Amino acid sequence: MTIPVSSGSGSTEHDDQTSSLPEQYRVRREKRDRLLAEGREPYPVAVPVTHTIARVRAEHPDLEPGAETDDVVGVAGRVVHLRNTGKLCFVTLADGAGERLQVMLSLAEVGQEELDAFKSDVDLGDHVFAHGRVICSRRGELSVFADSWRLASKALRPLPTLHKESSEEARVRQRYLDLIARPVARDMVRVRSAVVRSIRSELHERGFTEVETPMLQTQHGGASARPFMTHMNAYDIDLYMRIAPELFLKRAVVGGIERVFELNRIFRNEGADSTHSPEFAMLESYEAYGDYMSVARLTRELVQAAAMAAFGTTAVTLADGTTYDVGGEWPQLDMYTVTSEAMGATITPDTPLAELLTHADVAGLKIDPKHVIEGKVAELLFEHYVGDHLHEPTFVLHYPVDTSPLVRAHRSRPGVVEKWDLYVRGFELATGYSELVDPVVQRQRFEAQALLAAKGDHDAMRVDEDFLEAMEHGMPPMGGMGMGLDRLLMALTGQGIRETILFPLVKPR
RNA sequence: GGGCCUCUAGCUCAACUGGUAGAGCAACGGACUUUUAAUCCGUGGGUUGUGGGUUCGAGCCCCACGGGGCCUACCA
Repeated sequence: MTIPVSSGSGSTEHDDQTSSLPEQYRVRREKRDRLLAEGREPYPVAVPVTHTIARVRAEHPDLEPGAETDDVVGVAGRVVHLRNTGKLCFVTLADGAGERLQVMLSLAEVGQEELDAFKSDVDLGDHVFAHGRVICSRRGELSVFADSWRLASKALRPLPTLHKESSEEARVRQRYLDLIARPVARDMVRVRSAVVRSIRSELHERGFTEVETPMLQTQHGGASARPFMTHMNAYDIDLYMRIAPELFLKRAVVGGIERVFELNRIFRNEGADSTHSPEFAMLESYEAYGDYMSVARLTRELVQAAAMAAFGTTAVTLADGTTYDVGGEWPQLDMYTVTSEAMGATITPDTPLAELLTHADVAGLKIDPKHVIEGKVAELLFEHYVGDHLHEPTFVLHYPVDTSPLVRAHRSRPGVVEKWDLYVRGFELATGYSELVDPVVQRQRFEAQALLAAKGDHDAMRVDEDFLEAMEHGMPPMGGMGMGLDRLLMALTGQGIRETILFPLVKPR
C-alpha cells in the first residue's frame, strides 16, 4: 500500500487522499497536524537525554520492589507497550539495542494537563522522552517516574503486533520492523559485526594488509561465475561487476604486498535461494611463501576466532537449538579417495571420461553437456556422494586440474591440484590453493577456459593479458584462500543467507 | 529453468460442499493511581494480490499476470 506524502514539512493541511487512508494512519496524521497547530513539536530537533536505557539498568541492577531513588535521568526510546490505568500510565520504552525500560506517568507527578496530553498524543511506535527519578514499581519493574515528558518523534504508521513474528517476506522487505520486533534479528547484526571485526584483527595480527581492488572491471575473472554487466558512459565501454577480487590481489602480491586480503562485496548474476544471494561478502587472502596447507591452518584459526569473538565459544548454538563445534583440528580427506569409498568403485584422475559418465549415470546425475570433461564429472560425483553430507568442518583435498585454472599442480601427485574446499554443515564455506605462479602454464589454463567460453560456458574465464603480464614479472609462490562471509555467518548461526544480510535484495513489488 | 503451495483488516491468521467475510493484537469512545501482551463496557475498520471467465450467486471453481515460500537443477 502506498501512503501519499503531504507536501511541505510544516503542513497542517490534509491532502485530499488523507480521508481515504486506513483509520490508524489517518488518526496519527491528524495528531501530528493538531500538535503543530497547538505549537507542540512532533519532531523536536533534540531532547535532553542524560542516560541510555542500558545505563539506567546498569546503574540500578537490583532495586527492591517499591524502592525509590533520588537519581534523576532523562531517557528516550520507542514506545513498545502502553498501559493506562486512568491516573497512572505505564509506558515501555525500547532503545535500538532492544533494551527496555518502563516509564510511569502519574497524575500527582506530571499534573492533569500533561497526563491528558500524553494520553491523547502518544501512540505505540512513537519515540518519547521522559524525565524523572529512577524507581522500582510495586511489581518490581525498574522505572522512570516521570515529572515531565516530550514527544521525540511521532510515528505515522502503527507498529506491527510485537507478539507474533512478521511473515518471512515482511521481515526482509521491512528489516527495520524486524529489528524492532525480533531480538534474533538484532543479534545477527551484532554477531556479523563481531565476526567481521575478528577476521580483520586476526589478519592484521598476522601481518596482512587490507586493500580494496576494483569492483568495476573491464574483464571479469578469478572465479567461475556469470557476472553482472554495466556500462561506463565516459569511456563508452561495457564493464563487469567483479565476481572475485583474486586477480587483482595477486597483482598486489607481485607488487610486494606479500600478505594481503580484501573483505568486501562481490556480485554473481546467478540464482537466489536460501544459500545464494546475488551480492555477497567475500574474504580473500594471499600470503607469499605460503601454500594450501598454511592457508588451511589460517582459515581454521579465523573461523575459530570468529566464533570466540561472537559467542565466546567454538561450540556455537544454532537456530534449531543444536550445538555445532568448530573447535579443534579439522579432518582432511582426499577427494578421489573419499569419493571412491562412498561410491564403492575406484576413480582416479586417470579414470576415462566414459567410465566417469557411467558412474554419473548410476548415480542418476544429469550432466550438463558443457560440463562433460573428466574433472568436472569427478567433482560432481564427489558432491553427490560426499560433499553434501559433510556435516563436521572438513577439508577436502586435491581436485582435478581442469576445473581449477588458477591452482598449481600437486607437487608430487599427477592429475590433481593443491587445492582444498572446506565443507561445513553440508555446504562449501571456503576454498584454498597453492596458487599457480608460472605465467606460461597460466596462459595455457586461460586458453583452455576461453575454449570452454567459446563453446557457450558463461562461467568460463577469458585470457586476461594484463594479469599474465603482471605474472610474467615474477609472482612469488603463495597460498591463497577465499571464504564467503555470509556463509560463515550461516555456519555459525544456522540461519539462512537472507537472515545474515541486513538488507538482502528482494524483488520490487 | 521445472514442480507444488500461498497472497483475506495496520500486523498475525480463520472462513465447511460455491450461499450476508470473522478472531487476537492494534485503533476509536468510556471507566480505572502499580500495570507487565493490564482489565472491564461499547464502537468502527475489507475493491479477499491484479485482470478476465464460469455461475442466480465466487475469498473459495477456471485462465492469465504479479509477489512470496518450499522442493528440484546450477553457481559460493
